[in-house]
Amino acid sequence: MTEDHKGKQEETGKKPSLNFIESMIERDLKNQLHGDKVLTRFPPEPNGYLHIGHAKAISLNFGLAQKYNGNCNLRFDDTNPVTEEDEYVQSIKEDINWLGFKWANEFFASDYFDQLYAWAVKLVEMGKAYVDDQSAEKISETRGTPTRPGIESPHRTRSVEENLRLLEGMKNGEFNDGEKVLRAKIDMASPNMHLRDPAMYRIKKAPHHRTGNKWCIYPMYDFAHGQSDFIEGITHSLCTLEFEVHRPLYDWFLDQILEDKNAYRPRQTEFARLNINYTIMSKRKLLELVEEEHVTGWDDPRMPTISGMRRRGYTPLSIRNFAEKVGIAKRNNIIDVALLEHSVREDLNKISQRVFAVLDPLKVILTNYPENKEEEMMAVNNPEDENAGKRPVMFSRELYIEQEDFMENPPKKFFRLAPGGVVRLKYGYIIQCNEVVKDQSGNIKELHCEYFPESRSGSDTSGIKVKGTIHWLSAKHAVPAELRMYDRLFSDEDPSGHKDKDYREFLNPDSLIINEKAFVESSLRNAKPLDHFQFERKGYFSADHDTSSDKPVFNLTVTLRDSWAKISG
RNA sequence: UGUCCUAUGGUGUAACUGGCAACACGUCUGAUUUUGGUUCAGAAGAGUCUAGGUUCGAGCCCUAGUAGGACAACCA
Repeated sequence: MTEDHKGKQEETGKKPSLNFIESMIERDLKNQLHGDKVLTRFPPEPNGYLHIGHAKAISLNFGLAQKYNGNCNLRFDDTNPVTEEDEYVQSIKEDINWLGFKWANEFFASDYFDQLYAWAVKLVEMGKAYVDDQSAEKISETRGTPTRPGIESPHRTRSVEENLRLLEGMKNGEFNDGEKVLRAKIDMASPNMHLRDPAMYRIKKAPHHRTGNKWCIYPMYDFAHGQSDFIEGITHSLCTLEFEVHRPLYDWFLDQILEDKNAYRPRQTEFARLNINYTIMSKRKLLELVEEEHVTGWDDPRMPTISGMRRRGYTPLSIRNFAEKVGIAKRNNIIDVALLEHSVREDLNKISQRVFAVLDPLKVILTNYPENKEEEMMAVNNPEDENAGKRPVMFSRELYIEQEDFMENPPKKFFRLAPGGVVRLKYGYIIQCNEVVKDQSGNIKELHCEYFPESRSGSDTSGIKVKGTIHWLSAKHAVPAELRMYDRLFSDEDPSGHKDKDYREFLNPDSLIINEKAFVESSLRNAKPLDHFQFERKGYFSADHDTSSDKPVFNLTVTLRDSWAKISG
């Protein structure tokens, strides 16, 4: 190594550590397996909304393409018309776009139906596929078990001519659903169940969201995926671990179809899917939550869907950073939600506008403050961003502070307001609590305090020392708002990990608490849906699409870290 | 009574076979702070599932075991 190189390496710090897929790609690039080409693909089935697990796969596939100067295709795996809908393809495209990725081409497996059918005919001609008349149940029975070989179908030895005729008949709608199925002729005794004459085509007399009524037979995933990769020239076909046992079949179909065994072929590589504690990632279960109305829809802010997280106030960057942080490996994992929350806070801290909001109001009357006086206090919009500027916040005689910022009998380490104590109103004055006014039942109704005129923020000559600073709102100027306070949807770390219990049993009854007694700064009347704010000392909130100037509505994205909560329990 | 995959601090990911293991999250100290936020400084926490083997030398290679996961839709 030259001095030059050494210097460069020292400048850039440590060698970047690669995950096993990056190592493979770099090895392939070095061996010029596909020249300098890197082409990946993200292949969602349009039968549901994308979730955070997909975000990991998206970041991987698109990220790899970016890193290695390649491209990534978006390919909808639409081989099962009964579960797939155009609504889903639209939402998927919107979500990927929102995450900030651009696909090189938009394809559909259904684009390849003609070619796939031609290949099926070819396999029949080669004697590698046959039409089976057995029912799905019968085929299932005769498939054997992982430890016991299957039994060959009586139709396995049909002549090529008959198979060809039958396949043609299937395609032409001469048979009903389930009456016939095209099977690959491989090995009923294979220890790999997927090689025991797997189905290639089944009859489904259902309209397809793109091909309409053109077809009544549809290829199975296994007969479509590898060939689709091949057609597009995909170099690295990445999928999750459960497809590992499908890889021999992926390769088998390619082996039959490829003329030149040494020519280009795509290769499947599997990585571990994302799991996060306190959440579920199964599309089927997420669909159930929507259909059974445990949530308000796919974009309910409690859902781990991209659209739900967007509405909750997550940013694209925070999700991409999260996907980066969880890493790529083959080991099953359960990521702590704390990492996700850290990722949003990290981004939101940098970009979000600070505002005052009082979630649980307690009235404070400044007895020595003139009745009709109002002042504009200048508040910093974002201490992390000098260019964010300042804004005026109205101050007056009657204020709201947080209920929890006052305690009649405070513990030792309580730095906020208490009888006879002082506290700084941020950007305002220091006040002292002189009287606690209660109603008949003994509940605290309001606080009578005095303010120190010479303690005004920025020109404080009072010399008074305070231990705490709290936020506040002028009662006269505060705007009532609806705050949707979200908590985790499930109360169990692994809701679907209990054999004897349904995941629904762990739904958290307090996952949404609507706060309608809160007040916010009047500037928030103008908040636009998806705008991000930090309600100082409370948390990050995002305006919901239900928000209006009459009634601002915000979703809690995530609370601020709260070390006081740890101390106070 | 099968095949395949995996096994590193609480969690997740690293470590180009060769300095009793690094980074992030989390946890705990302390400092700063007109957000009990942020930031900063620091600490605790694993001897790399077990047993053998190869080697001068193994978290990395081999064998066996153990544990976890995947596979028996005409789903993807």
